[in-house]
Amino acid sequence: MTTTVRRTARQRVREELTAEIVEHGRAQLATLGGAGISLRAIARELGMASSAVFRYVPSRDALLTALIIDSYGSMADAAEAAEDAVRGQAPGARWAAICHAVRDWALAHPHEYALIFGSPIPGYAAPPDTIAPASRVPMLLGGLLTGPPDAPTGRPTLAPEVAAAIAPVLATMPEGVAPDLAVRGVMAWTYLFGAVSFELFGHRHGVVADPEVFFDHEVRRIADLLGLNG
Amino acid sequence: MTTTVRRTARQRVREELTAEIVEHGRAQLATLGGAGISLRAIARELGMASSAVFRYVPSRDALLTALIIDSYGSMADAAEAAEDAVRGQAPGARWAAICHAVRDWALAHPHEYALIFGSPIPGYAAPPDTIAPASRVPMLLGGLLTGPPDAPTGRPTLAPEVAAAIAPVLATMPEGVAPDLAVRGVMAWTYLFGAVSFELFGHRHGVVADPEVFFDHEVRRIADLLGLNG
DNA sequence: TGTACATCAGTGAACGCGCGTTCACTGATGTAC
DNA sequence: TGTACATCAGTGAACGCGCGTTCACTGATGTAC
Repeated sequence: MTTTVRRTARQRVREELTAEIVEHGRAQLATLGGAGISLRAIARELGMASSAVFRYVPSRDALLTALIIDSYGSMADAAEAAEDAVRGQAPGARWAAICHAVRDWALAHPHEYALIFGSPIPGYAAPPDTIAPASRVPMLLGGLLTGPPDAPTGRPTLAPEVAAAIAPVLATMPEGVAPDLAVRGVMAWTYLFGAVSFELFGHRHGVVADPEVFFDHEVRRIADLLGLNG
Repeated sequence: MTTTVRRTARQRVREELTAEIVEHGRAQLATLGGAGISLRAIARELGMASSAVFRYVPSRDALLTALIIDSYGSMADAAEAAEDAVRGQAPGARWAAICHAVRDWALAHPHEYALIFGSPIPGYAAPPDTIAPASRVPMLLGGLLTGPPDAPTGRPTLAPEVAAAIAPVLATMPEGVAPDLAVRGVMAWTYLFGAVSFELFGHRHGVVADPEVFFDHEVRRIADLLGLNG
């Protein structure tokens, strides 16, 4: 007992410093972007030798992984909170709330967004730890998929090879979810990601005058089209 | 006359070397990604002093700009060639051809794609020269928009603030194009970009088993939903 | 055609900067008896 | 409670590497008369 407490005393300092290192990494990410994250700079800011950082973080890539997981979590927190606020409302309203939450989060955290949804970092391979946090927003969207098995799109039956193509995501959903529902979920998620990335990465300059108004219109329209309104 | 020929003789060598520098930059982009492009490395490969490169290229950013313009052009060439091959067919078929061409090009040139559609490069601002080449594929898509002014989406009339929001892109289109048509065009382009980026940036691992089959399904379905089939 | 001069290509050294990671070592903290 | 030992934090120097850009200078090519 006593030994455990003493051990955790030391360990607590260790955890605090580790958290401080990640915190400074996050600040660098926010101001300079992913490429600007430097272990030496963090050491400087913490007033320690550059080599000391390696007592807490095994490598730069490990720090990147921590920040990626953090970013996914931060975005998912925002999305879940937004959906909580409109719980009980129609799926279409919840969908719009989630979309706006994701967009708002992305605008407030552009470099974090770019880190998780932008170009892959050369030489960096995301470890499996990132999968769970990355799935939270898609899962949230999946929760909206309670409509009829076939949407009123003029394509009532799904070709078997398409059903086979989406088998992986269908396997992560509750038993009995119609394949077409899964397709529409993936398409909704794809559209949301496309719209936010387009705006954030500058491809809507000279295209759209009021990004927020247009975003609201497009996501609602996509919900209509994909039959996400129940 | 004679003097002009002599001048162009020297200038020709200059143009050849400049092209060679850009060519090596393109090769670095293809293998290492945008961050891996190094003027010093190019100089080494060409067997010249690192300072000599600056006789041909004013700065690293200028080389990046050249490569960005090149990449847009290369993608647009592929898309236009694919549309040429199905000229005369229904808009839906031409849309699918363009989509597959863009995806195929992106898969064959992942770093070029990431350079133009991925995370913005910190500290780099794309000059106006990139606008025209960047517009070619959207323009090509715009050519498909010959459907009825209001699509059968249950939202026949466009809210005035939405119409105002898309005024910029509408201004680039022929006089008399219905605002709703422009909205659907932007949405189609957004979806295409979202689907290709999602696959390329690794967000469809564990989601879709056969990306090509799913891609074909989703783009055709989007065309149906957005009324791109005339 | 020949000569004087201007233009340009290319060099090599230098400036100033940064990075991740390793390793032998010191000194403090925690542990076991 | 005190002592011997083990564990860990942190240091400082070093390795090996890279980059963009400037600048004074040499030598070749082109130009004008």
